[in-house]
Amino acid sequence: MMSKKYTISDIAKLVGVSKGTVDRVIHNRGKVSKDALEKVSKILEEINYQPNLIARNLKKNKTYRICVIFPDPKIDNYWSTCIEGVQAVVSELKAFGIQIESYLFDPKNAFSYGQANQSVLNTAPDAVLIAPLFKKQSVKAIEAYNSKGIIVATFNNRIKSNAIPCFIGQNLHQSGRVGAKLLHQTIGQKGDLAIIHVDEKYKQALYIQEKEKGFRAYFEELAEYKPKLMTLKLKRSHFEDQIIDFLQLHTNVTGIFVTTSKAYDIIPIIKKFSPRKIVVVGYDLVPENIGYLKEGAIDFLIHQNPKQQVYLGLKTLAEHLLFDHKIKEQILLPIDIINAENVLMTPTERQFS
Amino acid sequence: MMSKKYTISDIAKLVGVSKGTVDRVIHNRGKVSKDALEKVSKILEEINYQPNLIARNLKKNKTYRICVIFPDPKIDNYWSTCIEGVQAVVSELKAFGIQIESYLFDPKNAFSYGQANQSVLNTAPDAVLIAPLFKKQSVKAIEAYNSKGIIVATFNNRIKSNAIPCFIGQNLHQSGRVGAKLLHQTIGQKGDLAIIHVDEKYKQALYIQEKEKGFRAYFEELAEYKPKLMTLKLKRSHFEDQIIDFLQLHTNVTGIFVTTSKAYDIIPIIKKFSPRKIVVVGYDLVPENIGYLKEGAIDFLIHQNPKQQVYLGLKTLAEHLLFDHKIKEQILLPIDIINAENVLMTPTERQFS
DNA sequence: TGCAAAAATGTGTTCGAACACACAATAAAA
DNA sequence: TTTTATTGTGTGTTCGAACACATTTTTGCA
Repeated sequence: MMSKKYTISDIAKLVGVSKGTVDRVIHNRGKVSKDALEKVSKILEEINYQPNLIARNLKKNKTYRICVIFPDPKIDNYWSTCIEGVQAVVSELKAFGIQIESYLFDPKNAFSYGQANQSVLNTAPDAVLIAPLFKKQSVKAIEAYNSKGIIVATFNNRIKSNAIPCFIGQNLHQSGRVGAKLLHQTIGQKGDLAIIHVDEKYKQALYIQEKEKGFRAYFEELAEYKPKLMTLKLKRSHFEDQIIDFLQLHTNVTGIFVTTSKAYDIIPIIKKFSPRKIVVVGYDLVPENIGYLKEGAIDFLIHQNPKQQVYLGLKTLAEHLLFDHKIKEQILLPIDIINAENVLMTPTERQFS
Repeated sequence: MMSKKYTISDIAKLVGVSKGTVDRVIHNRGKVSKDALEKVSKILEEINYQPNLIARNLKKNKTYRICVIFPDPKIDNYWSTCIEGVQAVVSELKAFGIQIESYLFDPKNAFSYGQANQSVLNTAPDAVLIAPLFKKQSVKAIEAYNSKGIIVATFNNRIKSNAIPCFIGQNLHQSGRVGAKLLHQTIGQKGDLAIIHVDEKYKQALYIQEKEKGFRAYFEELAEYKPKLMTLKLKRSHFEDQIIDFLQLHTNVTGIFVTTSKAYDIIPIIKKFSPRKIVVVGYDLVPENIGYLKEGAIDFLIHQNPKQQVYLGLKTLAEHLLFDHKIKEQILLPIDIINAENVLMTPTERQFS
C-alpha cells in the first residue's frame, strides 16, 4: 500500500525490457510483441503505475489557451467579480502554462453573444468556458466548438443539451426554495408575498422561471401557512408606477422575493411609498444591494457567487488539460445566504466561498 | 506585456554569461562578480523572470511531509469532515509529492494533545497544521516546531501568539453577531433570548466566549429592540434539569443561541417541555443538527466548515513548500448561514463553500 | 615576475516522461 | 538464398532548473 514511486525505467528493469517498450505499452502506440505487452501490462497493473505529472508536463512544455465568455460588467455589474475569478486562476496556473483570455458581450444582445463565440472559435483555443445566456446561439456555438475539438464548460445557467460535458452553477430551483424559506422564517406567518422579476430583457430567461418555480413549490408543500403568491414583471420604463400600483392593490403584502440582482432598483420606490415594513429577499452581492442590506431595507441576499463559478470552471478545464483530470458533469455551488452581519467580509476573504 | 517565457539559458545568452552564473544570481549563491551580478539582476528585473515551477519541482524531486493534528472524530463528531478535507488535498497534490499524515487526540484531554504534538515533532515533517485547542500546550509545541524549522499553521481557533505565521478559520466574534442577527430577524421583536453553552469541558474555551461577546455586541448596538440576554452553561450530567428549570424561570424566552455544535442535545428537551415555539440558532452541520434543521426544530445553523479549513490550511502549506507561495497571516472563511433549504446539498457539492 | 589561493565562470549531469530515430529480428516477396 | 517489408526493441535527446564539478580568471603575496 506504500505506493512507492515507480518510474518508467524502474518498470523497464522489473520486466526486463527497455523504457521505450514500456512507454509504448503505456500509450498504446503498438509495435510491441504480445509477450512484452502482457508482461508490462501486468506489472503496470500490479504496482498501479501513476506517471509523474511534473515530468510529463515539463516534457510536453505546452501552453494551453482557455477562453472565457461572459457579459460585459460595464453593462451589467453582476458580472464584475468574474474578472477576479479569472485573475485568481491566472495567478495560480500561469506557471503551468495556462493562458486565459476573456471575451465580453452585451447581455441584451444575442448577436453580440454570437460574435463573441465566433471570435473565440477563430482563435481556436484548447478550451472555453461560457455563460450561455442565449440558448439557440449557445447550442450552435457548442456544436462548432465540439467539431473543432475544443472542450466546453458552461456556468451561471444550465442549457439543456447533451453536447455539454460540464456545468458549474447553482440549482436555481433550490435557490428559489431558499428564498421562500427565508421569507417564511422572517415574516412569521402573515400576509401575502410578491415575486418580482426586474429588468429581464434577456430573451430566454429560463433561469428566472426556475427560481419562481422553486419559490412556489416551497409554499405549495407547506401545510400551516398558505400566503397568496403574486408575480410581477417589471419593465424598466414603467418601474415606479407599476410597483406603486401593485402595492396599492395588494395592501396585505409582507414579503417580496426579487429574482434578479436588481433589488436595489425597487427598494427606493418601496421605501418612498410604503410606511409598513416589507421583508425583501434578493440576489447577489452587488454594491447597491449590499448598501441596502446593511441599512436593513433588504433582509437577505442569495449569493450566486459568479466569481467562484468562473474560478471553478476555469480550474476544472485547466486541470483537465494539464493533468488529464476528469471533468465532472456538474459542479453545484452552495446557495449562500447573506444578511447584514456576514456580508462584511472583503472580497478577498470571501474568495473561497 | 506579453511576458514570453524566458529560461535560464535565454537569460544567459541575453547577458552574455553562462547559465551557471545566472543560476548563482537567482539563488544568491555568491561567487559572482559585481559586474555580472548587476547585469543579470537588471535583466531578471526587466523581463520579470518567473522560473518554470514544473522544471524546478522535477529537479528537486522531493517528497514533502505535512502532519495535521485535530481531535478524534470518534470522540467529537464535529471533526469528522476534516478527514474529507485531508483526502481532497491528498488526491489533488499527491502527484506533486505531498504526503499528509493525520494525528488525532482526545479533545477533553490536554495530555493527549501534547502527546500528539510530541509524536509529530519526532517524525520531523516539513510542515504541520494544528487545531490548537489547548493554549499552553500549543504555545510550547509551536516553539518546538519553530526551533526545528517546521512550518506551522493553525485552524479552527486562534491562539494569540506571535510565533504563528498563519491562522485559518472564522471570525468568531462576527459569527456571534450573525447568530444574533438571525434570531433578531426570525423572532420579530418580542421576548428574551438565551445563550447556551453546551458541554464545554475543554479547558480554555476562549472561542465560545468570543461568540457570546459578538452576540451581545449586536444587541447592544441595537436601538429599537432590547431583549434580555441570559447565559446558561450546561454540564452534561444535569442537562435536562438545568434546561427545564431555566425555561420555567424565564417564560418569556423566544430564542436560543447555542454556541457549540451540540444543539441537538438540547432540542429534545425543549420539544418535550415547551409547547411554545422557540427559535433556535446553532452551529455546525453534524447529522443530528441537520435532522432537526429539516424538521424545523432548529431554524438556522452557522457552518464553520472544518473541512474547508483543513483543506485550505493544507493547501497553503503545500503550495508554500512546493512553489514558495507566500503564507497569508490569516485566511478568514465566510460565515455560512444554513437553513432547511440550503442544507440539502451533498458533502461533495458543498466542498468549495 | 611568478605562483598558489581565491574568486569567478562555464560545463555537464540529473530529475521522469515523451518521442524520434537507429537498429535488430522476423516475415514476406523476389 | 537474397532482398525488401514488417514488426519489435533499444538508445539517445529533449523539456528547464538545480547543482556538482571542471576550468578559467583574478587576486594576494613572496
